Amino acid sequence: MAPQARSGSRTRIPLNRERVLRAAVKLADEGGIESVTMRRLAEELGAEAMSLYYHVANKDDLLDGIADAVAMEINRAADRAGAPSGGASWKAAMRRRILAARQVLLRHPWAPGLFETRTTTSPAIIGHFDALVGLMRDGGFSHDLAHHALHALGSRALGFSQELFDPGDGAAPSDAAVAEMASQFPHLAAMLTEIAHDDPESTLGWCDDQTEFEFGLDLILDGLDDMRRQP
Amino acid sequence: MAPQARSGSRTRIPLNRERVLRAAVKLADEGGIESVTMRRLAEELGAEAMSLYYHVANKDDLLDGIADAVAMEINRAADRAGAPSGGASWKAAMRRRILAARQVLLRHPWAPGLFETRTTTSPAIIGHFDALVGLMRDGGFSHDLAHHALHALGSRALGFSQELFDPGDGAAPSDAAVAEMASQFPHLAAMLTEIAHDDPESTLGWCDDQTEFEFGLDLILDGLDDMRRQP
DNA sequence: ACCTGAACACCGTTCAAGT
DNA sequence: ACCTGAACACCGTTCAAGT
Repeated sequence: MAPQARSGSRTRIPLNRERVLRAAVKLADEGGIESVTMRRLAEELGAEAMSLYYHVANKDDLLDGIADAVAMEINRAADRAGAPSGGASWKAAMRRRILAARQVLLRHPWAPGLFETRTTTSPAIIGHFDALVGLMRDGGFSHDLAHHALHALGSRALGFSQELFDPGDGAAPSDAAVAEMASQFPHLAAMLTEIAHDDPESTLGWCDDQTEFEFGLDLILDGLDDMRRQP
Repeated sequence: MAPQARSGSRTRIPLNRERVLRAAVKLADEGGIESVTMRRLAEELGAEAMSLYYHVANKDDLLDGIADAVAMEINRAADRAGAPSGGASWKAAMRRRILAARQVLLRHPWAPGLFETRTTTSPAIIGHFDALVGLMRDGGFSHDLAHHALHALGSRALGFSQELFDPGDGAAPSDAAVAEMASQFPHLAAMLTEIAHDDPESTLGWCDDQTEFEFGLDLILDGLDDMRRQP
């Protein structure tokens, strides 16, 4: 007899690590990582907070598990995007891989912040970096240059934008706001007026995150390409 | 009569925002940002947690205050380092300014993480970015290129390393560890063996953070320099 | 094997009350 | 004007106890 034999009764789906982690990711997607508390997560699963400790050592282990789940999602997406490279095509392959990783992060905007608090790096992330080194080696990189490249890319290799200050945050500034700004920050004010003037259409969110990410990424990849050819 | 007239008594230094923020920074320096709680901060100041609310609206305001204090420290250090630029020297001036900012962060390793949680950017940080745009303009940058440059630098403009995964974490790996790693991460393992072999002296912390930061920074600055000259 | 209730130590914060 | 005690809602976590 299967465990849910009692016919009419509302059969409880038993918890397991998989279900717990999945629910935690869902909770984070909906309300940010700070909304993931043991008590709220348990409620989401129709259980008590203390039940979670049977499937997860503690909250830190839970967060490690979430981070790992996203890491695997990143790695899978990047692997799907990664075509065989070789020679000059190393750059295109690397670009695709990194932009694919970025797509995953856009679905989990809380993930970068979580990754930074984890002390151990997920194997899936290490696998991602291993693949990047492989692409660079195919492209003729020395191990030394590949090593510098990983450091130079930093978390950008995972698709992180890591911009603390958005020089064009949200809506294009009103003329009045720019005028007030000009006294304290003349150069930024001048920059904003000119850029806003050149592109008057985009009154909202006129800094395209994707464009800026690709600009920075290409700047680094192009620089590395030069170094690769004249070691 | 001054308030501390009562001669023999242990005169209490009154709290104020300045003192509260300074104590909070000290607490963070000693035990990380998570050790800054209202109760512990009050204890450090010889007061009760509730007293803090007279000088700080709430914890978020406290954290904003700490972030602002570090931001001003960064800005001051960067201003001190910033010599007049002009022409080709824009790069050296920018480099000095950013490396000076980095020195401050090394004293407050919790600051990058804190900055990322703040919703509003400190005026001191905006001032720092304004100065960077000024340097680039002196070097002949268009406003458009300067704008892209700010995005490309991202938090690196403040000296952040933002590396989630250190490809040579801590001690140089033992031969046994590399061998075990090789099956799952062949490219990284090969890279590690070669680099460790080339530099057998540095058995501990053989990735020099400062060197790697400067490598990445120069990669970006050099790329921007090319763009500046052929717009 | 899996789940829970009661309890503990620790948070941020409010509010009425003290000097 | 500045500080505090008591209290509340919320954490993570332990431990003995239930099925």
